[in-house]
Amino acid sequence: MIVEELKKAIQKALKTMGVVVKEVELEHPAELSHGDFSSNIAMASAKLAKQKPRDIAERIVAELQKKLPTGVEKIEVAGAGFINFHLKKEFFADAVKNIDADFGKNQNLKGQKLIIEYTNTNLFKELHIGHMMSNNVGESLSRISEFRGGEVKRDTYQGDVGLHVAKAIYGMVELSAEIPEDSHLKAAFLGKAYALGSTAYEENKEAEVRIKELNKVIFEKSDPEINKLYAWGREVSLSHFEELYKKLGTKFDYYFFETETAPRGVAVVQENLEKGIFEKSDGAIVFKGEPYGLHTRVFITTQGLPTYEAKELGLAYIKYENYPFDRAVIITANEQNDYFKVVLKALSLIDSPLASRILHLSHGMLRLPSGKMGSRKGNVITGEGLIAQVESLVREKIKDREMSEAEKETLAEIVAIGAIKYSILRQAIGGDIIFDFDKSISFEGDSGPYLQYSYVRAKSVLQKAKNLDIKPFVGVKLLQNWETTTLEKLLYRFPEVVERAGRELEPHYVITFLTELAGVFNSWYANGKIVDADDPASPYKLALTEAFATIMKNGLWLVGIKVPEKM
RNA sequence: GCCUCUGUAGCUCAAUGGAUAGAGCAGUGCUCUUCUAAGGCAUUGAUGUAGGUUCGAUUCCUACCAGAGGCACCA
Repeated sequence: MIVEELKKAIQKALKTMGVVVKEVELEHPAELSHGDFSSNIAMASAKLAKQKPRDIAERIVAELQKKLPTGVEKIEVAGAGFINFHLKKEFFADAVKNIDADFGKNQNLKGQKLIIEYTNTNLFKELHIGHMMSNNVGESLSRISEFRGGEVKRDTYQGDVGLHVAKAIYGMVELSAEIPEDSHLKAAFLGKAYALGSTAYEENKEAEVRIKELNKVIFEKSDPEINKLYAWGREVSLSHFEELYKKLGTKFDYYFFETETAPRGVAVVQENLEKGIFEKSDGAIVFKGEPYGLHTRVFITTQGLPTYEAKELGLAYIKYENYPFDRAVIITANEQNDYFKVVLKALSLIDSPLASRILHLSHGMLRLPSGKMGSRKGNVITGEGLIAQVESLVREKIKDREMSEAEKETLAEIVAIGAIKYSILRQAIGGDIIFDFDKSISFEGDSGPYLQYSYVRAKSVLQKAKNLDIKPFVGVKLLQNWETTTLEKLLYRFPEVVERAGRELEPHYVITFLTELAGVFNSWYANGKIVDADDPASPYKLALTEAFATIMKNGLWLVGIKVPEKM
């Protein structure tokens, strides 16, 4: 790697000046005109060397000039003492040659077993846009981890018992005359039943009592009629979610449910009650977090029921027994941050090795310009509704295109999902997303469709070349009058971006890079012809176009966005 | 009250402690006999406040101000 060579060369040059440094940093300057790589070593070692940064830089450069490292065109000193390396066009051409379908992959997670948990929904309730955030982040991190050579399993942990279920079943009983046969209407019916139960619970004392009873009945499976309704609703929920997962491009390897984790959680807590990790307090079993700077949380209620905390402990064990992971990542909204700190602290006292393998990662909350989303306020954006709404916008846009209806349907879905995922994954995952439909779902400028469109254009160029029988080719002769383009200066960096996104668990690095790359490509595209039988550089331009398309496809895959062939 | 997170352009977001703080949207003005105008080109505009650390701070530390989230039997 050229980076390592340059670092060594700098260290060697410093050594001739009597300065020994352990680490030399090399980065891409923000400004492309400042070169392809830059080192701040002169500033960093100024104190040690007792010289002015610029003087050190000059001397290092003089030393390096004696024999320019391979691939380097020129070296300059700039600013406060930056050493800037400009690379030769042959370096970029070589890099382009290596861009194939596997470009961006590495083996840094080879042998690592990872399990990533996301989209944790509650059965009998809607999958809303908060779950979509979790899904997009989790799916992207899964794919990035796969690109880094890890063995990745996806899991989702779903709430299949609890008050929300009782509310839905209360509603189902009330609306039992309306239970639909048509499978398309079932999910909507369930939503209606939940809304009814939820409202009744708050507004009607009798309903509240009844729902609490139902909750117990459901838990104990004591009423055959209720069991039937439960089984029906559970099935409807699961298959409805499955449809959405499919649309979103997720296929889970494991589905965990609270009905499984609850008994296990109780067992774990009971065992560790004797060891003094948990203690009784006001009839409940709690974990005292205060000695660790955390707060106390209830794990088993006064009624002897496990809370989410206890269930989470059970889940950790069940998960590990299903798949002995090196690293488990749990993705939730950041409102659960403190809660997870307590649970993981408790687990670390029970089973330190297991706890150390689990990482809680949180994404921000979705907020509407009008405030927080909530089912009580009736402003919940469901995943299904959002996708449908965006799809219809796309359909409107493409209605006059020369395509079959089936093609339009496929395209509408690809573009709609692309637009939504882009709007969620474009920013660092920790921050809240202010979601304004008209502004957030964009087809222009920095957007999913912008990236898809630039890919389609590239493919279109390649198709035209194919028709004219001009083939992409990288050859020294083609480069004689060639001036390195900005496009080339970015293409080869893709693997670094993937690695960084994986290491820092930040998919938005991929999006940011792709957006910059697409901008550069589009600008280059508009600047002159790529396919031109009279242009000797045309085969090289085609090679760049092909490389761009490959990277765009791979990069978009990493963030879960599909590429259309036409649009 | 305590704990955590976040304050960057009119709006939505970028910026591994580095160079002149980048984009997009919105506004304004150009640009389709060409390979898809969901595009390209040009242009206006910003680091909450006050200190500190550092050769260098949007980034690290302290205080304050503002917003969000959490703080015992919901998840």
